Amino acid sequence: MSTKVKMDTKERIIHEARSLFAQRGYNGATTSEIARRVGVSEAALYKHFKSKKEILLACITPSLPAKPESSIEPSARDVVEARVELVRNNLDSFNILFKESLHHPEIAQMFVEQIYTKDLRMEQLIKKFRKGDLLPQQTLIYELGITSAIWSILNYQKIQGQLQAGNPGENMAEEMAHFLLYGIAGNQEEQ
Amino acid sequence: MSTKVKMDTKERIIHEARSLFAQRGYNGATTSEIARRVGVSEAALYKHFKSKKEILLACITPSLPAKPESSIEPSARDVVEARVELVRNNLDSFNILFKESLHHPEIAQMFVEQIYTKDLRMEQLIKKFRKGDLLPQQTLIYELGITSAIWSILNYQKIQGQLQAGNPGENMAEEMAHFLLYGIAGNQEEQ
DNA sequence: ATTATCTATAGATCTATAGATAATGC
DNA sequence: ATTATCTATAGATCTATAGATAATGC
Repeated sequence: MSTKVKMDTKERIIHEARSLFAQRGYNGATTSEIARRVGVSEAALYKHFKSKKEILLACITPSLPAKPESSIEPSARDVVEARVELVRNNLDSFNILFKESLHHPEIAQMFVEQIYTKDLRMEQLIKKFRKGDLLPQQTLIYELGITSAIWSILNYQKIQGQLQAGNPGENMAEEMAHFLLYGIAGNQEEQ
Repeated sequence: MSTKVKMDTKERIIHEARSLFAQRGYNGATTSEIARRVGVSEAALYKHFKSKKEILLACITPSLPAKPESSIEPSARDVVEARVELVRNNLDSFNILFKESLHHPEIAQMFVEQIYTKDLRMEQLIKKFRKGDLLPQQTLIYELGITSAIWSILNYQKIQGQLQAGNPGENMAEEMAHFLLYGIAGNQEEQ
């Protein structure tokens, strides 16, 4: 109850900037528009941050939940669903990571840090199924592939949802999880 | 032998713009820089295109090979490898598609057209493995997931290749194909 | 006294166009 | 004559800062 309800200006800047950078990209989002949305002058932005780029970097926070490595053997479905939820709940951050990594080396660095070796359960899972030892590089390829597939499908759903006001596909998560778990070749255990 | 060796100006504009939009994004690429790379004035750009946005749209060409639906049953590995080659050979176009879809509805439209129902062999393959009839929507999810996984891994390799001058991973394609075919759960036929 | 904010603006772009000049096809 | 291109520039931003004013903590 003693936590502050009202966000301070710096937090509000980061929040609005994250949303705007995700929506329009770094160069498409202007400091003027950020200031307008926060409800302060542009000059106020530059008292909290040295530059526009510094605002961008502040938008990527280490949002991955520090899940303790469970002693229970991780269920593949749970791991995939957790990653789906993670991307869904931080879609703005992931949009920035995917789109700006190619332009800003700092973002590329953060991207790798966000995706790699944070979810120990996924690493555990991948190791369990793939015979032989995986190189760290190979584990990263898996995590990257899974995360980007989830990311682009969620974005697609979002756009579709805006165009046609249908249900945004509750069972899409199910379908996606199946694909990521068993691939194109499908679930062999059903055969 | 009678084909023109020299590209005309319009083609050269599209070529340089595609590369620059892929590298810097739509707003990060300037008409001034495009003109400089082509070796003409900015005014010349606007004789060939009405606006900067029209140049962007011209950069996305229907690059998918119109592979005839083979009578032979498609091999899963071949289909995946064909998609890897497609994305690799048109990485600039795919960068634009993935990054600008969220900002420009026209690009979003092209994105879906590029990915969906072009490779009939992939559709055939997916249908074969997944029991029951797939909704068109579901097929799209698969194609989207596969393509985006390939896209982001290829980009990651490219960035890594620039940083550390190692080999860009010949066997990564192998690894990727395995993941997309059999998912995290791995190749059951080996067990 | 110090911190947070505002007004006003410099200086650097960026897109797009008007009007002039060079190159080309008949 | 027509097509392709250039020079020069209008007009609209965009980032960032200088200096003034309001709010806050002691």
